[in-house]
Amino acid sequence: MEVQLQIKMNEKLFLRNPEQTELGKKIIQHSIQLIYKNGFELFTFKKLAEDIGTTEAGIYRYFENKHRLLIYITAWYWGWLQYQVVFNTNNIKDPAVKLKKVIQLLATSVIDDDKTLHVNENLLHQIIIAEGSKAYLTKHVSEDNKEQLFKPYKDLCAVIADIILECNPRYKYPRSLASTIIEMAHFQNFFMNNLPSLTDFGKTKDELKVVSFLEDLVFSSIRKK
Amino acid sequence: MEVQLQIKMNEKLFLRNPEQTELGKKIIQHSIQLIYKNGFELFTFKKLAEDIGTTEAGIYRYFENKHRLLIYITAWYWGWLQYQVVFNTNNIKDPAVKLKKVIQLLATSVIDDDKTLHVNENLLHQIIIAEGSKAYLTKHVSEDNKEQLFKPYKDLCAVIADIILECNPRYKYPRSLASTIIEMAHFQNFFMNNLPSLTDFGKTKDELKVVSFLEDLVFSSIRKK
DNA sequence: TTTAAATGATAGTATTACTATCTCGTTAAA
DNA sequence: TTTAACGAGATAGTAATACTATCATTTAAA
Repeated sequence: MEVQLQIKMNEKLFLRNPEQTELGKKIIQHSIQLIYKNGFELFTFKKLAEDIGTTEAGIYRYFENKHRLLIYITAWYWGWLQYQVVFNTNNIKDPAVKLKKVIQLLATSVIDDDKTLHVNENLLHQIIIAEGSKAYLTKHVSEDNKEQLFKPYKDLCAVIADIILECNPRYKYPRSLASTIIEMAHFQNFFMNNLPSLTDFGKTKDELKVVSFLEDLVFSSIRKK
Repeated sequence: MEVQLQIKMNEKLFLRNPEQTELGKKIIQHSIQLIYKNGFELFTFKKLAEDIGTTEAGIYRYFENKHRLLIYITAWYWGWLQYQVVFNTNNIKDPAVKLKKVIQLLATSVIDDDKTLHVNENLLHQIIIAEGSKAYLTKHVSEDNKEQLFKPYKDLCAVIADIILECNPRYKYPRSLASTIIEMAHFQNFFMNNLPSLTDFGKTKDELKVVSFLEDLVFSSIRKK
């Protein structure tokens, strides 16, 4: 049986839905490759168009600008990750085991998911680590937020916060702890590989140590009294 | 008695030392104001030059490009903050009290320091919250890091890690916890004000709650067992 | 088969991110 | 006292970026 996975995206993120056309899917596919390769600052619609073999104007029919495209692919990632979380924690009763699963999903590399042909989740994960925060670290966050552009991130945060509360209903900071887990899963990975002295894993560069650190951090916070 | 504070900066950060000339100081002063006002993306040397009343070419004599200028002002901030930490924790014996002081310095607003006339530390603190990570989230982090451009950040992280070890010499992740404190002090503040549902402080928008969250997080981690 | 939607091709503009050069006024060493 | 070095102002120019607009052509749905 072949299953195809579609993440439903907020309509305000694009001008024309990239999931629905060949060119649209190529835009997503190639922008992931290009941003992964050159970083978001050096990424332009001109380069993307050349890479695909279309024209700049063609890309602008799908996305208003490159920042919207970045929000789109990060939103896609958070949507996909929430699916992974729900799928992988299904039937697990112990909330602590669930939470460990979540940390592992956030902090370790991802295998390319065959259910989504035009998206390479492994590259996407790397992009989120290095470029993810640029999606919201802008002067227009609040307006973007009003348009619900960050809903997938916030939904994921809420799901994790709920698991935290299952572990300890009296814990006072479930949402802040959830966003801390998400951000630190990525930042500690980035630091480990690029600014190693900001972490304790510079020598081995082992993702599993980030997992151990986060588990230690999270469970000592929510378990005490 | 009047004391003037000078932060010694890495020579590779600039082409000409901005601390040593009038124009240089104006560049720092006005770039802080402009980045605060418009955000880093919309900040250009042209606008800066107009704001100061000089020419674009004049700015380029001091800084290679706007990204280097961002690294400069963030590096300046971390240098200044380390001075604040050392100054404010001097004579405190109890490492836990020290650590609380550090969290407070990181997570709460800053009063403009009269010892540095051309730098408004309060605005700078806001800039670090919203733009700070852009200094290192680039494809050329590693090269920049080899030139020691991030030393002040790493030094501060090391100072905090040492205080953590004073609290509990057997704690396994002092550096990662230190960078987590630094980053989360800023991100939780940003989230609280711009994406409130990612935190538990959206209603009150009270910095002191970020402090409480961080204290709870940190001390439950290092104190357990 | 018609017709609308999607794409391709081309052109053009304002702004950004620089580089280069020449002048002029200060200052500080010869 | 001269002179040269330095900081700064003024002007010019270029390649790339971030778009917008228009028109022709192909493709796919009604």
